[in-house]
Amino acid sequence: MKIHKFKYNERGLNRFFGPLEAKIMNVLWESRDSEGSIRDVQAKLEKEKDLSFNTVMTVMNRLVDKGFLTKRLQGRTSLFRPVLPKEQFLEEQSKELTHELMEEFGPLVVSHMLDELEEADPELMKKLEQKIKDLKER
Amino acid sequence: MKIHKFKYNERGLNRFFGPLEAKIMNVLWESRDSEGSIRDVQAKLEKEKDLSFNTVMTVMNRLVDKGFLTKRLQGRTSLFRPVLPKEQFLEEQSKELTHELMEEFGPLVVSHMLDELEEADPELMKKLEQKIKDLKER
DNA sequence: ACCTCGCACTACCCATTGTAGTGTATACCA
DNA sequence: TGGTATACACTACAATGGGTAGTGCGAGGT
Repeated sequence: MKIHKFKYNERGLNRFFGPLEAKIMNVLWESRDSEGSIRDVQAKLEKEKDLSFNTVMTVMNRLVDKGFLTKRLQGRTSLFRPVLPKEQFLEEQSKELTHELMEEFGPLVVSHMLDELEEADPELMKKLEQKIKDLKER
Repeated sequence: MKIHKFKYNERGLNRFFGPLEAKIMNVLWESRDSEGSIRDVQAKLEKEKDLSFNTVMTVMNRLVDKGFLTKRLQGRTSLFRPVLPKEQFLEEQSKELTHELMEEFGPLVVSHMLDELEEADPELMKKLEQKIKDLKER
């Protein structure tokens, strides 16, 4: 399944997921081999906040249903793993979002982006110029 | 109040509003003087679909609560008007969204945007060059 | 005095997300 | 052999956002 909304008012993964979903994704992404059981995840989350095993399980299974995690059995415990590594997930989301934005607003977005760059990142501006030059040559 | 999500899977105003909300905003924005009563809006919507007066009223009042419409009394009927004209609303949303995107993803977004431009729009490329020139002069 | 219109208030449905109880199968241990 | 713990499924419930509408009240005209 796909992400279907981007939240203005949140930060990071919370822009794409519910708060608990986001924490769970993050625990898995940050964990040694990007794989973990419900117990594992619960244990790591417990440092901030007590959560029932079942709560964590329900949300993790929903993440599987939504296509963000896969589940495999090892013995009698299920191991969960993100379908995409974090980098790739964010890469894809930013791409998709940029695409939608360009489709919806085109020039407006380009101009806003340049305004942003101007203030924020003259370095990037240079790269941008370069890229434009490259493009022009073809 | 503020928009708080942008929906990937919708188009136009439906990216920001629920479907009925979007239709209502649109009716008002497209109407002669950007103002209308519940009855007016209901009448225009009725061409597609029958809706109870109360349904339309509820959603319009919610839009007032959310800060997208204002309401004023004329005699005993209320007239509703978008707080911002459509152009400005879209301008602001695209700006805000671009800002959030840049904040969240920075360079990634710029690069995605360039990829988009490359495929899509020589017209935009020109504007972009121009804009860069302008910026460079300051 | 009554009827209609416009509006407020309230309620209900559905989907999403966080939360967790209850039930069931397995497995381990005394 | 039977009790206890583990892992999981199934189900439920609350809160929120959005679509839908019923009921009821007040103000105007007749």
